[in-house]
Amino acid sequence: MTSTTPADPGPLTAAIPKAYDPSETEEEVTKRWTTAGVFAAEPRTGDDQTPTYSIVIPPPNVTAALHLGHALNNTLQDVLIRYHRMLGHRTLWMPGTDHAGIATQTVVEKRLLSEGVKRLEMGRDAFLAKTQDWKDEYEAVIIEQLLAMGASCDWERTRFTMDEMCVTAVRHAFYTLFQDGLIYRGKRLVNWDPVTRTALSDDEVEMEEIEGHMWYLRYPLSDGSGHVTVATTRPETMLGDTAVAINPADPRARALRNKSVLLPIVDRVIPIVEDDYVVMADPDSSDGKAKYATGFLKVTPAHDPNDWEIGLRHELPVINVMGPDGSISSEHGWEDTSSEAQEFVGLSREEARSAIVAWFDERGLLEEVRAYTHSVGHSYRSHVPIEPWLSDQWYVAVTDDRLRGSALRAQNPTQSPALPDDAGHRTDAPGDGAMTFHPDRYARTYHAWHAGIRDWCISRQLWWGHRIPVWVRLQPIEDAGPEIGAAVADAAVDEPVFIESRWVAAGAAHLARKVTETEVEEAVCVPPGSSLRRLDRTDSTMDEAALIAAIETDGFVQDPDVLDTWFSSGLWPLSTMGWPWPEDFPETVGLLESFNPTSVLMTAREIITLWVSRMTMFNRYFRQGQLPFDDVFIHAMIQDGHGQKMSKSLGNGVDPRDIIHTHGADALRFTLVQMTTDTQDVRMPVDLICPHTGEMFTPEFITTSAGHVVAAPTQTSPNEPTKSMVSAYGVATGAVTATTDVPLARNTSSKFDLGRNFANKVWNATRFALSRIDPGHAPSITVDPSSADGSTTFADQWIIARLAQSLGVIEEALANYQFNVYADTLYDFIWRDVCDRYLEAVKPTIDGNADQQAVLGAVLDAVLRILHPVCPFVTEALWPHVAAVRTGEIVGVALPPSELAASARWPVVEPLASAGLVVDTFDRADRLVGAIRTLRSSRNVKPKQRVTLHVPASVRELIAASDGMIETLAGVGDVVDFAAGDDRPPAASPLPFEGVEVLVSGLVDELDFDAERARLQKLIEAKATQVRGFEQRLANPGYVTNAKPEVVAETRERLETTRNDLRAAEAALTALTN
RNA sequence: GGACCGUUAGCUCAGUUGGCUAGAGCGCUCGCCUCACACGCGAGAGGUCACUGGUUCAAGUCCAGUACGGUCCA
Repeated sequence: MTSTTPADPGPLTAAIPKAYDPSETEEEVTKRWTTAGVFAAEPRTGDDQTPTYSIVIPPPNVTAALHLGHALNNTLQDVLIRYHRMLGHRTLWMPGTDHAGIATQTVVEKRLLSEGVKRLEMGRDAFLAKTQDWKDEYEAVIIEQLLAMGASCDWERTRFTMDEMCVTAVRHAFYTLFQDGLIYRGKRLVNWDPVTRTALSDDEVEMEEIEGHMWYLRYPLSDGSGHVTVATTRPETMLGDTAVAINPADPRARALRNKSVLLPIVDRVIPIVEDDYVVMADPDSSDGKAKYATGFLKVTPAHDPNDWEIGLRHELPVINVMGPDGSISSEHGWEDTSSEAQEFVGLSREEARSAIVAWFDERGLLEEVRAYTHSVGHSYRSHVPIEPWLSDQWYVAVTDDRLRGSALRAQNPTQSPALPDDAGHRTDAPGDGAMTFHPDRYARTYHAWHAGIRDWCISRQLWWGHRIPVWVRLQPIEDAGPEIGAAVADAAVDEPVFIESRWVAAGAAHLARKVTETEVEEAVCVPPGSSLRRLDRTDSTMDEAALIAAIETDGFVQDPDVLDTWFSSGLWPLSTMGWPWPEDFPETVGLLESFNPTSVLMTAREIITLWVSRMTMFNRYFRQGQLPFDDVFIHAMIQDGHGQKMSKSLGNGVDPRDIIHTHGADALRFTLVQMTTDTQDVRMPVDLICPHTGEMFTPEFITTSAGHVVAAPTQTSPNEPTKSMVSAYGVATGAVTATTDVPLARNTSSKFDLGRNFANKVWNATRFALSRIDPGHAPSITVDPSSADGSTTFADQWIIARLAQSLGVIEEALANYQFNVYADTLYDFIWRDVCDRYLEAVKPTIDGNADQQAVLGAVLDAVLRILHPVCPFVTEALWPHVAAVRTGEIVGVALPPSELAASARWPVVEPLASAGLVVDTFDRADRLVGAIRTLRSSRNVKPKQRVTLHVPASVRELIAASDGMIETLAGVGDVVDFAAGDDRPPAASPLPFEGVEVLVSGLVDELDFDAERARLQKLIEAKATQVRGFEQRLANPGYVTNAKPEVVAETRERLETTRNDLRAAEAALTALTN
């Protein structure tokens, strides 16, 4: 060891400011990554067996900027991606965005409407151009946000669900499913949104509690012998009634058998049918339905899903009395319109409701009206009540075993309930039983959803989306030609039949079905050109355009609808990797083989059904059973400070850029990771930043009529009462607009101080190291911490032992998605161990100790590496500085050099053989340090003042073993021997420690005997209570016989040491009193 | 109506198979501008683990129920 003068804080050190300023480093660090191209994924080639790791981003909707929920989602993905990249895996994080059909169309339409432009007036092409602009704008915002957060996606591969690659996948998937009989068109009741005029899938319908009414309407029997009373919440639908139903068990049923009623207004004679579905009247029932029921149910198959089922059972006619806008209409299947009924045609459903109730009331046919609270489906987009409406829609037969059964069989059998009888058995086939949920309770959510699944309505009456690749022709059977006629001759109405036509010879798929007994509808599905070229077809003269032109010439018209957004999202893990024809997009060659199945899908739980299920079905169907992902990790949902879901309409969503602005990206990330446990929800109280003064304040809250607690639209500056600002809630509701004088207040939250302070701590620990390591000092040194030659200090051995321990905990935590354990372990190791203990302990020795400088450099290097996945910016910024002061090698600690932290290898640390003893010794020493510090603090001893320790032999050994650490950390000057019988030094405070007495002198000039005695008395009482507790436990025979032997032994040991402590304290008190 | 989650310090949250004196961060109190960091250092106070009952030698932890809050599904 050569001695050196303290390192001169050279230019490098001087250049590092005292506090970490994220805004100055983040952009520059991002550039370093981009320039180096470290995020680019390289698929495996040849017989390369390097492990792979891949994630496809849940593509954010291009409707709006990302909020904290996205920040959480993407941070967790980035942690895993960066970690596996450091492990040396071939790593792909696929970025992209979702066109979000209905959601985007709605926001664009709203924006246009505010400018006075209507979608229908501007036309399809112009509207799509506007929507494309919107998409471009928000896609750019989203990518900017992800970059600002440090997401290490392979940006060169950024996809969009409507780009060329995804279009090909959608077209090919649709064609394949169509060809395989898994896509069909049918007249069904759909969830109709009369405002956006589109069908919605079941998942897009939100149930809301409505305080409405139950109307009791009298329907006269057609033989004039009386009437029946039906109860309904939707009187307007009575125009389409085609029966009245009664439960066969109802005592009145026999008398009414084979009778009919004359439907008022319409004068339609409709039968009384008997059906088990009907709830019998029971005024005393606790069940709302029975309580309000009359026992008679009006049956409207065209306007109620349950009535539809009843209609099927009793072969009732289906009469649709509404148009697509929800108004009463006689043009959509209602033919027996009486002149009386004509009065109601054209009314909106709300107007019709009042008018019909009034009509019944005027004629004495309204028996009663009662208040009634019930759930009503609402459109998740327009928020108006859904109208069950009969229309032609396209469906995917997800109830088919090839989809539903396959999705169920994918589940890891150890965490899902038994497969339903109709779902077959798991086999050795790829993917079966291989999909695992974390936390595992979500496996049941997934399972339960598939148990009750219905066919998936995929057509949407929108413009923004993937156009349905089907051309349709409807005509009388006799006009359709002999082949079609023959093909459908024996088929039932609505039963699809595949046709072998010239379109099929040219590569299309061709279906026909009778719509009625006399009309046939043909549908021709055209695959994308790239698939067409590869087909083995008998007529290969036509390319895609020619084929479509020919079909259209023959009178076919392309379906105007687009596909449900989730159809393209469901293909995301496939389409982004170039499926089905990667060779057409050369950059995607090899991706599927290397990276699908992806390693994990990270998402919030609300999307398990919508998305996870469909990706599983599609990926397995199109890739021979292969799963889209092995694991599904469901993370928490971030709520606001009042336990409310963050939503656009409440304006309580927080833009991650606001947090990055006040705290930095690393602080954002670290805090989010630190709060990720396996619970469902986390609360995030949010404050505002006054745009006038820059100070943080808690906004004034108001309660909305719906009971939500939100920031008042206008807020007053806390210290400038004349100035005001608007809240995001105010802007979201349109109550206020931000102006120059009254600007929008940005959000912040003191929750993120945790991460900001931590990043700053790392920054300063590094600054310390840079000022104390002399890089020219023995650069080729080799330090062996396991060597007993005294070349490494106790502190050095201990910190390496702790590094190894922490690494083990972190690796296990990340393997099990325990993100908070990862963050907490980092925090403890870096702050408590490295900074509070290690750095403090080495201060007196490091300047002259080249070995210690090498250890410190290595520890800092390792810290940057293990912290990098969660705090990539500060670690990358410090990386070159730490690399510059690395000297020598530490035996057993592998930290290979790297240009960038982002491409560095994860540390490998071999555990020291003596680690257990070293850590034990440290813990004992640390307890002694703590006891001395407490004593010092209670006497107000200045930090610089040294105290003298008088110790018995056992403590002398501990002090020697810990190599000066106790003296440094506790501010101890001299240590002198002291045995039980020795004369007591003057003004020395007794300190019972490990059952022996230690004396501390030099604290004060004069001892306050009363205070000393009181302190000891308190300690004695505490120890005595503990001793009694242990004694009682051991006196209990049940404990001694039943508890695990090691637990009992531990209790005995603890009793022993506590007794010794008690004795030592009592002896000290006696000595003090004499 | 069904399912799931939560209720632990003033606040936000940890607490793996039941077993040391129930932990952290913030806030609070006291003392420190101790030559990396006041976004800091040292010390401390603060909890009937929502409630009721049960299982057990032993319950924050397991079981049953209640209350309140939240989410998803119908």
